[in-house]
This record gives sequence, C-alpha cells and structure tokens, in this order.
Amino acid sequence: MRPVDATERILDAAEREFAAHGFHGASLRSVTRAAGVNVASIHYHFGSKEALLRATLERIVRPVNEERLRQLDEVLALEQVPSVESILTAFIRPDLELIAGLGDRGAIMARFSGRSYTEPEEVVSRIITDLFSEVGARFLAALALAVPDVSEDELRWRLRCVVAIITYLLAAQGTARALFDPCDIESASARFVAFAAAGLRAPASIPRPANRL
Amino acid sequence: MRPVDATERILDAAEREFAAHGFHGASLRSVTRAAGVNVASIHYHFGSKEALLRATLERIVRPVNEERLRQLDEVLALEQVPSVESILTAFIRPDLELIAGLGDRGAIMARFSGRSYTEPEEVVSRIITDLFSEVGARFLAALALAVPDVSEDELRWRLRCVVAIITYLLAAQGTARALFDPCDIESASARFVAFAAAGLRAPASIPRPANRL
DNA sequence: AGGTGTTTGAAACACTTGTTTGACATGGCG
DNA sequence: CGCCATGTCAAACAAGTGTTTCAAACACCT
Repeated sequence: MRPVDATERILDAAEREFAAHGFHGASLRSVTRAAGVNVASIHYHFGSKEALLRATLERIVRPVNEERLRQLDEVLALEQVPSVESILTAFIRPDLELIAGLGDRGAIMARFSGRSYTEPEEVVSRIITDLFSEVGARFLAALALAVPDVSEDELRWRLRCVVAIITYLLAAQGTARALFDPCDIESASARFVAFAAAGLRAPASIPRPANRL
Repeated sequence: MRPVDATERILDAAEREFAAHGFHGASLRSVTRAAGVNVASIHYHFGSKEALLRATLERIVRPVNEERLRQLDEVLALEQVPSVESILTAFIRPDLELIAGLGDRGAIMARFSGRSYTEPEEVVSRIITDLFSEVGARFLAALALAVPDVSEDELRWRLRCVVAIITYLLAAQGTARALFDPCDIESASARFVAFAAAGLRAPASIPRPANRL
C-alpha cells in the first residue's frame, strides 16, 4: 500500500508530522523515522527542511486548486450570472472531496493545509500566498459578478472570511472537535454554503460614524 | 514605560515571541534576551515553557472574555429578544477595543491569540478550550434566542465559523496583510457584523440526501 | 564484466533546545 | 549583627536540531 519510492514515503510522513506539530514542532528525524529512511535522504531529495515543506504543501494544494478552477469554469459556463451558492460550492467541494476520498490521510491533509494558513512563520505564508494567488483572483472576479451591490473591496474582505472558515473547518478535522463527518460531505457543504452565501450577499456594511447623534 | 517587574517583562516578551513564531518556534532564550533577564528566571517565575505560555495566554484572554460577558449581559438586559447584530457586536468588540487601545502591543496580542487557536499542539488547544468554554456556552444560548428557526446544532456549527473569522482577523493583524486598520474599529466591526449576522440568520441548510431522484 | 550515475548509510558537524544546579547578591526583620 | 527568604546569575546539563561528509551499495547501460 505504502509507496516504495523514497521521495513519496518522505512526503507522506512529512504530511503527517507537519500536520500534527507544525513546521517547527516537526523534526526531520521524526519524519525520516516514520518514513523508514535515513536523515540525509531528506537533504538529498529535497535540499532542506523548508523545501520539504514546500513540496509537501504543493503536492496537496496544487491539485485541489486546479480542481477548484475547473469547477469554477464549469459554473461560469453554465450560468451567465453565477450564483453565490454555485461559486462557493466550487470553492469548497475540492477540499471536501479530497478529505472524503482519502480516509485517514484526508484528515491529515486537511489539518495540514488548514494549519499552514495560520503558521506565523514567513516561510509558510509565503508559500501559501504563492499557491493561492490565482485562485483568489479568479473567485473574487466571479463573486463580483454574483454580488454586484457590494464593493470589490468589501467583497475581497468577505472572501477572506470565507477562506478563514474553510481553514478552520480543515484544521479541526482529524481532531477531537472535527466539524463534519468526512463521509457526509453533502451536509458539510450545505451548511457551509448556507452560512457563507448569506454572509457574502449581505448588504454592504455602513459603519456608523464614531460619534453619531 | 516598560514594567520594572521581571515577571511582567517576561510576559511582555513572551507575548511577542509566541505571536511571531508560535509555541515551538519561540525559544526561551529569545524571550529572556528580549526581556533582559536570565534564562533561569523563566523557570523560577513560571516553572516551564508550557506554564509560561498558559500565563501569557490567560493574561490576554481572560479580561477580554470577561468584557465579552459583560457586554452580552448588557445586551440581554436591554433587549428581551436580542438581535444577532447586538450579540455579535458584544462578541467582537472586546477584541477590537483591545487592539485599538494598545497600539503595537494590541497587534501582537491579536496575532498571538488568533494564532493560538490553530496551534496543533495539544498544549495550546487545551488551554484555549478551558478559557472559552463559558463564553461559548453563553453566546450560544443568546444566539438560540435570536435565531430560533435554526437548530441549536447548526447554530453551534455557525458559531464556530464566527470564531474562525475572528481568529483569522486577529491572526492577520500586525502582518503585511492585516484585515483592518486598528484605529478604525467601527468599520471593522460593521463589516464583521454585516457578514456574520447574515450568515447566522441564513435559513437552515437542507442537506439533500446523497442520492436524490 | 566493468564502469557510470544515482541512492543510501552511519557518523559527525556545530549549534540550539528546555531545564537544572549552585553560587552569589539583595533586602527586610528580629 | 546574623538569619532567611527572595531573586538573579553564569554555567553546565543531556538531548535534540538542521545539515554535511564520504564511503558503501545499488541500478542500469554498453
């Protein structure tokens, strides 16, 4: 079952360790021990701990983001003015499908990617920003079509709230306080979309002036 | 300006270091260096790194949560059926006020507490769960009054989404991608409330069965 | 078989980690 | 003054960190 290829085995183990303990908390030796390889092989195959993290992250996030864009294209092809619900569904389903399709490893990957968003270390946030810039821009543009009444600035702000929710959803997965049953992605998706769509569609906020009569 | 008391100086420095690098990423020596004290003094005053984290966390979170409950009581006293907006405002304002009132340190504390929510390490999540159990229960009960049409189970789920948003808001503060201007808590609060209130009030999700005809 | 480039292995590198120790200074009190 | 608790300090502790080295093993090709 486990891949014979050492590179792949290292990535599998790194995924687990980074998910469980974060970038600093995970040690290369715990990774190599779990992967059944020598410590040196990490530097041989990847170059450094940071490079290993990037590789681990990319292996998870890239296909998910590609699937996101694919589903978004599908929505845009079907609806000339896309609904918020369709856009949000295209945004979250690739994550949920990943989790559902991979069993235990799905939970690990969810935690890992959710966690990576909130890593304080520059290293991680730089990688994440890289990986998500295109997806962010495309979905923001789609949302601007779907919710024309809200300024793009506030929409961008709201999109980040949506990302925050997904991050949290993923990060909690595989812990004692998981937010959804990985087998039931329909209701997880429905709950998410119901909440987030209403939030995105809300009338633009009107900050009351600091002192109002 | 800086407190002369060593305990306080250590807590100040720990706050900064934990916020910037997380629990594992921050080293005791970087804390003591910043605080201008000896390494041993951390163990003298607190006992261990973990105990230092707990103390740092409690010093921030406790007063904020007390203020949350105070503002919630105020809302409940004024409105017999509280509005979602009022509840949400009571929930987020103590955070924003903290940030606004404390300048740089506010941003640090925001990042620190936001970050702590997503620490993978058991250590941190245990402390957080402790500190938030009462607030969570009280606000959930209030929301159940305000949104009677949504089941308490789904409401609990949505409340966690709200917490996710706040966490993210706080964690991004003090970084290059801060989500709001600390001086303008009015519009930050308005944006948050507009988004979250709409989400909370959304009609209950109706997960269609996995296979529907 | 011999030679080539690619992977592995054990060991060491220099350094940092959290924690402990014991000597030293300080300050209040009888 | 001596006494004792309270802090502080440099130094050391053992263990663990990411990274490097270099020889041995391997796989593959002519």
